[in-house]
Amino acid sequence: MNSELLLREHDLKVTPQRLGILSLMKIRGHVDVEELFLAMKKQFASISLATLYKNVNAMLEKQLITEIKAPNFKAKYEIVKEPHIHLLCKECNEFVDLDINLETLIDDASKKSNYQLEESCVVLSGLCEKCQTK
Amino acid sequence: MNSELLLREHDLKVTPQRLGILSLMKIRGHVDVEELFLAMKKQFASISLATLYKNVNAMLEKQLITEIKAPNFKAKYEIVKEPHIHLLCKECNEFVDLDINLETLIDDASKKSNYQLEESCVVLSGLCEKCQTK
DNA sequence: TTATTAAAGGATAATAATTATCTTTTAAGC
DNA sequence: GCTTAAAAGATAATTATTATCCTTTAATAA
Repeated sequence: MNSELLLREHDLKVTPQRLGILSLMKIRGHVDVEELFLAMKKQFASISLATLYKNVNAMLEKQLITEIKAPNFKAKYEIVKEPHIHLLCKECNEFVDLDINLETLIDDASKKSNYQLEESCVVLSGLCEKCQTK
Repeated sequence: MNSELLLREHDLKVTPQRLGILSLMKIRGHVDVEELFLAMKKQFASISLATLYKNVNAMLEKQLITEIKAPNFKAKYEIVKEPHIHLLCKECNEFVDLDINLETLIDDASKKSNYQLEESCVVLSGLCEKCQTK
């Protein structure tokens, strides 16, 4: 989906900086604030870290993006999609998404616990295919 | 399991501070460093925050405890057990464990992705039974 | 278009969380 | 009881994040 529309639908003003952030997230998938800062500086020489934090927080509040936190890693952000699994390779430090449907798991958990569950943060970590053979 | 043995088995020196930390984790389940600090000060008036951070890190390295990170929360720690689900209530901010076996999920994820998976951090959040009716 | 205005951006200070450093104390093995 | 390496405690340093304040800009309506 077009980033401009995405912003408008979430009641966020369209700015070049925000379009840049979304574009990076679309290309890279999972990004942290520092990565974002370094990449954004190439397009917006004078961008401030504060702007990135403010925008990330605004997009989180409007549920346009989600935060993924995992042991030993800085918070990562990605554009919202269906509940899914994040795979993390401890060797190359890459995050990727795995599209296994988590509905069943969430439903089971909900029934067993009587919780009304809304969000998931599922990170499985280990070694990716490449790093296993090193 | 007895905390003294637990420490020895993980090649960690037995100290009163460490026994205190484990005791608190056993009683409370999920704790963060600040909680730990406040609670420990009652037993060890002069305990230093640095001691807590150092011990938590040492126990993490030796895999005696694990770290649970979730959006909007400070890192929580608990004694290692089988892979399981953490439920988080956004209203009362309580973490609890749910014993649903995650083996199948992890195996599926492993097969689909060819990752060699070792660790899981699974947090589902929403409203607990009590907080739904408020 | 242009004028208006609330919101966003940028610079930087302040705060919070965590790690590093150094000295003193203590657990573990002889 | 000694000895010694590791742990504790105090505190400085670092890192991550938020707050503040002033300037600039996107959205809207004349």
